[in-house]
Amino acid sequence: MEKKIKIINACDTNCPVKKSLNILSGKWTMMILYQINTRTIRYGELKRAVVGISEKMLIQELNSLVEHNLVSKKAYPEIPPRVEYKLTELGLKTLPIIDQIAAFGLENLV
Amino acid sequence: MEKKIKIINACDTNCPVKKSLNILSGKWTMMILYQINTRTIRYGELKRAVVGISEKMLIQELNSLVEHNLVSKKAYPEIPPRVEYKLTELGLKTLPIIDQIAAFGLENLV
DNA sequence: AATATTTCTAACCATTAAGTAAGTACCCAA
DNA sequence: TTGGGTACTTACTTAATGGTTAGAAATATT
Repeated sequence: MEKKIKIINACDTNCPVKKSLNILSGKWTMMILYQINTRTIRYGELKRAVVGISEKMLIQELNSLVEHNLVSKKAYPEIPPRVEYKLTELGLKTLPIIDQIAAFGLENLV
Repeated sequence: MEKKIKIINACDTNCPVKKSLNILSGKWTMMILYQINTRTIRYGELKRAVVGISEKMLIQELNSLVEHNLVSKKAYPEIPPRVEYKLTELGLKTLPIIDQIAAFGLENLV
């Protein structure tokens, strides 16, 4: 049998929850990750998927996600432009979080 | 074999992720839930556990969590006052989310 | 009579996040 | 030459969040 001791550390700067939230908090962040999910998606598509987000916020969020290495971006030198986004290996690792959040909402919230 | 089709709906007002985040987003919210966890904890204890939070924010968050029925509060009519907080049944259901967030931070973030 | 304890409130200010609206760039098609 | 399509960018405004300080309440202790 496995011995499982739950030690709760104080939430200082090393708190793993705090470190994750530094990257993942924000009104739109997780919804964008949720929408990208396992697919490759163009900017315009994503904009339609995340209902209500402004162009400014979407790009701002995407840039931040790319910076944090959760999302990768590929721009094709075409006219009109085409830019594709998808989750990186690290970004894919956030999906279990988002699945839990979705499940919680689905099961418990009106 | 299980047939698993992943349908991704647009994130409008009915999006379960959005509904969950309405309650759970915020700089301190999840860290407070993380600290309360499965224990019963006094206000002062919690304040020490969530390093860096101000009294105003802590009470504001706790009130909001009580309002949303994630946390229950029991005040003893003593002097000096003693108030205990713990997660409700609904609040306990957020722990899987927070465990995922903690695990993500632990495994992937410096 | 002054001080400590604990939880919580209120007023005020600073900072940050988010929203709005307009504009840019490039080429193609009409 | 006007307009359409796509992916941004910029400047500005407003809303949300967070921080600071002071204080209240009631009793026990010094």
